[in-house]
Amino acid sequence: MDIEQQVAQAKLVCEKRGARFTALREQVFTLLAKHNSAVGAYDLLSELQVIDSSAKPATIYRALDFLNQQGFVHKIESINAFVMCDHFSECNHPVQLLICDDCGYVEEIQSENLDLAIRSMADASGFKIKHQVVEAHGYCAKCQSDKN
Amino acid sequence: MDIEQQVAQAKLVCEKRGARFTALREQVFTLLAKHNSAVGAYDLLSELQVIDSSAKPATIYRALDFLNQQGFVHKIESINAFVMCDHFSECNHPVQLLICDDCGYVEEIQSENLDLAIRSMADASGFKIKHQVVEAHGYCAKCQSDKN
DNA sequence: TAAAAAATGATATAATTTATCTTCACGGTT
DNA sequence: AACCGTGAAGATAAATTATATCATTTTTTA
Ligand SMILES: [Zn+2]
Ligand SMILES: [Zn+2]
Ligand SMILES: [Zn+2]
Ligand SMILES: [Zn+2]
Repeated sequence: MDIEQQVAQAKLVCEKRGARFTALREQVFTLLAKHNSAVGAYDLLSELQVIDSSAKPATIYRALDFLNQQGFVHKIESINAFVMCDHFSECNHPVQLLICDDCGYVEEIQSENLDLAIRSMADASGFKIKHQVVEAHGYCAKCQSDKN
Repeated sequence: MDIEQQVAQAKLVCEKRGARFTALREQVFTLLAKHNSAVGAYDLLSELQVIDSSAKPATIYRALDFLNQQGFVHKIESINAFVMCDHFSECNHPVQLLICDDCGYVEEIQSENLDLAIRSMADASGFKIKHQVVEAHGYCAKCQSDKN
């Protein structure tokens, strides 16, 4: 899916939900979509300031907060960075990421077994899960072969 | 296991490894052991300053870094806090946590299935995992029953 | 159109973490 | 015991990440 399609899809989803996909939010969405890896809020801010020189930290954090709430982007807690969601039309899915510590590439996976394994452990303790953070760090296939 | 036993165990492990369980590190270890929940670095710093008024942020972060490297404590990435490991003698285990967003209680679980599920997904992508972050947020059994 | 709600702008500040350089303490060696 | 190298801790500063607050503008609703 190219960026224009992603934008169109996001607009559609927002319309359905009565959420406002404003120009600013679209700009941040697009900037993030141009990366295929994790990006820090301040890196994104620098990019945004090229378009909108008045942008401040709060500007980017507010936009990211909205995009995150809508499920369009995910925050990667272990590296304080953000990444586009692979499949944001399927709302509220558990977020499971493979993060390359060498090149920064992020792969979003979907393992029902993984989700079930967590939930079954939680059930056993009477714990009710609201949100999961699953972030595996290591090296992607490309970076491993590069080392040869 | 009470705190003194934990300290004794940590000393033993360090001795085996040739790592230095210094007075400062023991103090921070003990402070953390007194909590059964997640604690922020600055909260811990405040507690340390009662004993050692010259303690600074770097003091606590260095101690935590050491304790983390030794596997005695875990950093909770999603809330910037630290927690004692349940079973630090079994070194290098994958860290899997249930975190109560109400009372801050942290339960460390050990699910082989969970670990396998992540690894099998990684294998399928040729991704080599070095470190996992698994943090499930929600409400513990106690906090759920308190709401009745 | 008027009022209410939501988003953005502007400014400041808080919270978290790391860097750097110096000094000190410990272990092994001569 | 004196010397030396390494790692730990002290001191200071700064970088990075994130939020609070209040004014202004835009959008929605009535
Ligand atoms: Zn996703
Ligand atoms: Zn890579
Ligand atoms: Zn553990
Ligand atoms: Zn609780």
